[in-house]
Amino acid sequence: MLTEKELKEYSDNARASYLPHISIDCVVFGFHEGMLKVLLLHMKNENGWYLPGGFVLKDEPIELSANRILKERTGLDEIFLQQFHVFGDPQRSKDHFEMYKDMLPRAENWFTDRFLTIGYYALVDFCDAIPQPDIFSADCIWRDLDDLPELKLDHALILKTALDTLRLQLNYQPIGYNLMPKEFTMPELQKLYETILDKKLDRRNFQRRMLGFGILKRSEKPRKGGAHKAPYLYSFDLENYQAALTEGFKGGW
Amino acid sequence: MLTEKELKEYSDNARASYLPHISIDCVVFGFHEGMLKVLLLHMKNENGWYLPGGFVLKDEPIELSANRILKERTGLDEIFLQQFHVFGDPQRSKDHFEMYKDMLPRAENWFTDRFLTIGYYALVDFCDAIPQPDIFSADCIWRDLDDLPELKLDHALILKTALDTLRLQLNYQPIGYNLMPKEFTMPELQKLYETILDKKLDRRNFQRRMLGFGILKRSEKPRKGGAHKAPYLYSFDLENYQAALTEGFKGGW
DNA sequence: ACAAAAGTGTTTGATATACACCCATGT
DNA sequence: ACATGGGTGTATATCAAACACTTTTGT
Repeated sequence: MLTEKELKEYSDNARASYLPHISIDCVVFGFHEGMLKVLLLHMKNENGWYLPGGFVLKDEPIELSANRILKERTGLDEIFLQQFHVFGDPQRSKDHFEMYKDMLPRAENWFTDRFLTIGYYALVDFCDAIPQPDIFSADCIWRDLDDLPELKLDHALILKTALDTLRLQLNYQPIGYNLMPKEFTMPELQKLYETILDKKLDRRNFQRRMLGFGILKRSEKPRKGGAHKAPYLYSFDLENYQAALTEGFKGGW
Repeated sequence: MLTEKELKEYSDNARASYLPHISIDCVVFGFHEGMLKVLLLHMKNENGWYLPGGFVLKDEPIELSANRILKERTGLDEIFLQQFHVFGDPQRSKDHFEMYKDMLPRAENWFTDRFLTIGYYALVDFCDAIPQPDIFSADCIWRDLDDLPELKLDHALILKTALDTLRLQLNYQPIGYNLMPKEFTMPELQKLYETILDKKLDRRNFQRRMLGFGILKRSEKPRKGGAHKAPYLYSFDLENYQAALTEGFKGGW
């Protein structure tokens, strides 16, 4: 539980270090055992959950802020982070006004100012990320996307928007590099797509299409040990992957 | 030419009214005589040009801010405005620091603070818009996209990003409602697409595809008076158009 | 031997591209 | 009459969807 004194201290520190009225919220997607997960924080002194977020240092490029926040929460660095929307409704943080209203006068509490938040989403390998709570939180854990708890503020909207954006991106950008382990099988990659899109895809057509993008390299050795026929292992061809990221897939016109 | 006194006054007013460190810049595209135009401002006391921009009132939703700014610059209201990116490099406004450095101390000049800017783009009917300069500007005029003057700050980057976004959107969203007059011919609409994409399209295939989207209504009467065969007039089917805006065109997966 | 996972086709329909022809109108 | 802009149609290639068969491996 946060004391008034601590809150005041955090508030003063934040005011001194960060740009006012601007925050960053990260929707960190992970993938594990066929389930899409998202990283959520649970506050010490209340019930709801939050997306991991943070603020922009007074002289810090926002892309760095987003990366810093992601790193602080997952230990991961150099991850594809996609800015997707700014949420700027003045009413979006009224939960906060309520929550802190008896602790510290509004004027003294930096955190109850109005904030615009810049939404970023990240796709990370579930296994590499080590969730770390921040100073306000009791927990930082992966939650299943289809079993979400109640989210505070407008974080449900932010999450939904991120997911919609991700699904759109899927149509003209490669996805998976940060979500999959170094090597993976085609069915595993397919499972990722199916999970994100929440629909079944045809095994054979998926494979053909995926290979057609030219962003995969097939390893010599198939995965051994498993039951049934041994699947081939693939990894992303980083060069082509990056190119596809910038250029996109299907032209259209 | 802006006097120091005026600047101080504007600065103090702005500080009192707007959120600090946050601005909005609008890339307003218009279409006229087969040319894509963009609305630019020319400052009184310097050479470069700017995108029309503004600030967010302390209690104003950012979508309203963008609309307000657009309205102040063009007189147009209820226009499709698309938020497309936040530009948050701390160095992005160093032009401003230079420009004002001899006029007013940094601490007193609100406009030389660091600003993140939220980029919006709008597509408007060239004929309906009446360019209005703001208090800092001598001129607000349409400039041809392929004959751009030097842009200040990072506004060239913002403009380029807007154009890239627009071209991407073209692949899965209808475009044109705000750029075209109420009624237009198919060749006219095609010209718009060709101009945005900067490439020639096949007349017949364009028509088939466009009609396939089901967002156009054909008027009874063809356009009379012109030379050669009278073309049909079309208008957008607003209902389907809106639906296509939210749902997008070609599914992908 | 067989069930289940995975690799590799083939057939079919839709969609895009390229191209040809016809119609109307002012000079 | 003819050049030009504009409407409509058709053959072809390309791609996506649906579906079948074969191979491997643990039980």
